[in-house]
Amino acid sequence: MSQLTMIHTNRAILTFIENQLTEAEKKDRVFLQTWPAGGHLLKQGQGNKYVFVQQTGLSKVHITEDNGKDFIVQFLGEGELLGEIEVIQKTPNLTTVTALTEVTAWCITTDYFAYLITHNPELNRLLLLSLAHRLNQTSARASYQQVYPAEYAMLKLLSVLATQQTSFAKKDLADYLGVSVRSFNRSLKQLRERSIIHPDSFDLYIERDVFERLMREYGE
Amino acid sequence: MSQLTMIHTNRAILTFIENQLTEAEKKDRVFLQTWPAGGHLLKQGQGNKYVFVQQTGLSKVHITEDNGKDFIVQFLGEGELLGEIEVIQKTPNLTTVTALTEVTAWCITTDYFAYLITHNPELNRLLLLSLAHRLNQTSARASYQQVYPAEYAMLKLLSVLATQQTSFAKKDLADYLGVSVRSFNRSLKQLRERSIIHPDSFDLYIERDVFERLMREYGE
DNA sequence: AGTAAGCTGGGACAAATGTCCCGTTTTTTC
DNA sequence: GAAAAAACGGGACATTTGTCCCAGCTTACT
Repeated sequence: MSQLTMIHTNRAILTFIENQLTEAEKKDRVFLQTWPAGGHLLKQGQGNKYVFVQQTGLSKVHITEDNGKDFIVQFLGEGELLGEIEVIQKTPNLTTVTALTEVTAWCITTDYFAYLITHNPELNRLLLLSLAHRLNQTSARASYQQVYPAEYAMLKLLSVLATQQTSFAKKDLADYLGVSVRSFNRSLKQLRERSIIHPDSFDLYIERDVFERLMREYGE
Repeated sequence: MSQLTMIHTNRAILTFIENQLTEAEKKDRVFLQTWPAGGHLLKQGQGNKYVFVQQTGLSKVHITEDNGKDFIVQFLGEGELLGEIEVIQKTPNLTTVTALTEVTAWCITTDYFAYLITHNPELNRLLLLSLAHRLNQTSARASYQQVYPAEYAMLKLLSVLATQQTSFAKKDLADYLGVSVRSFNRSLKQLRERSIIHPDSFDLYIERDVFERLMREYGE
């Protein structure tokens, strides 16, 4: 299986936007914009005028269901593309994208983006790759979050978090796992009691080899 | 939100394969093959030599986790494409595809498919649409299956099933919802007791208006 | 500094879901 | 058409997860 990534990044697309387009091509069709933490790049149910390529910062892609609960589809980091699905399908946004830190992103008008993907083979290829990758990630995650108890998914998450410098709000991590914050805390406590994670370390952390062993236990 | 589809179909791609390619183009690169119910079109972890376009029959795309449990990513019907993600990404299969009824599918060598998507704008467009659509569906489903209790997801499933003539094995429906067969049965029983579904009808069935009302109740 | 707002951690209980199991029914196979 | 295999339905119980709630702690604002 391909590596699980919690924060999706895409250097190739960022490089393309920054280096493959001339100033003349960008004109007023491609420009930078900044959102403060908490700002919305896209809103569920609305149409959007731009496709974005995140340059810096961290954001979350989430769906708010009718009962008010949130599900986090993924976290986006450097270079990731957003809003392109709606352009391809010509549908309103399925998701909301909210900045978690200050976010700077390239904005590309939907018209120009639509033009680019049909006329620029390189971007077309990068887009196909990005979609394929995200489809795999989404399926793989949906699968193990359904199939394993929450604690297992949490361990996976923690092992990924350990490689991250960023700190997340508990609520966001819980939403990502599709459990309540209470359950999230409960699992954390149990992991602490079983000395699997370090209560004293700066933040949640799990040793690589401990993680591997536990995964094997679940799999047996 | 776009309409939930339980069985993915794609007439456009099937039409493309059947009508847009000449016999000379097909040669030994595009041909029909048939699998009996239970046969595997793709196997998780393996590489594949062909991309398939299902012509007739019903199949399931599923992931078997290390603990032996299955998660069904989607059901495929007429025209749906499979195996293309692996070709785009050049990775082994993430999923297994198993025929539920007898399945007939066009087989396209991976080389030729890779050629087509870079040289045929029409197929390229259909592919982008298909990927975008499935990404939306997968995200939307992962979201509500995590966010709502199983019974809600089940109602959604039943309302879709009602439009289907095909009959599914309980195990497959349970795997699709990510619950045990026992839980599935329990929920069914409760729905029957609450007279929401008809115990006597040929199969599971739910009235459209009853469904709408229940959805509203969950959302409140 | 001082109050309000919002995280955080966890107790107590309720509800949902899983596991194990067994008897019945349906389907397959020879 | 009988035997074997698979699917079905549900009881009893264990485990997991959610809901409600409250008290302590941090952060933001004035």
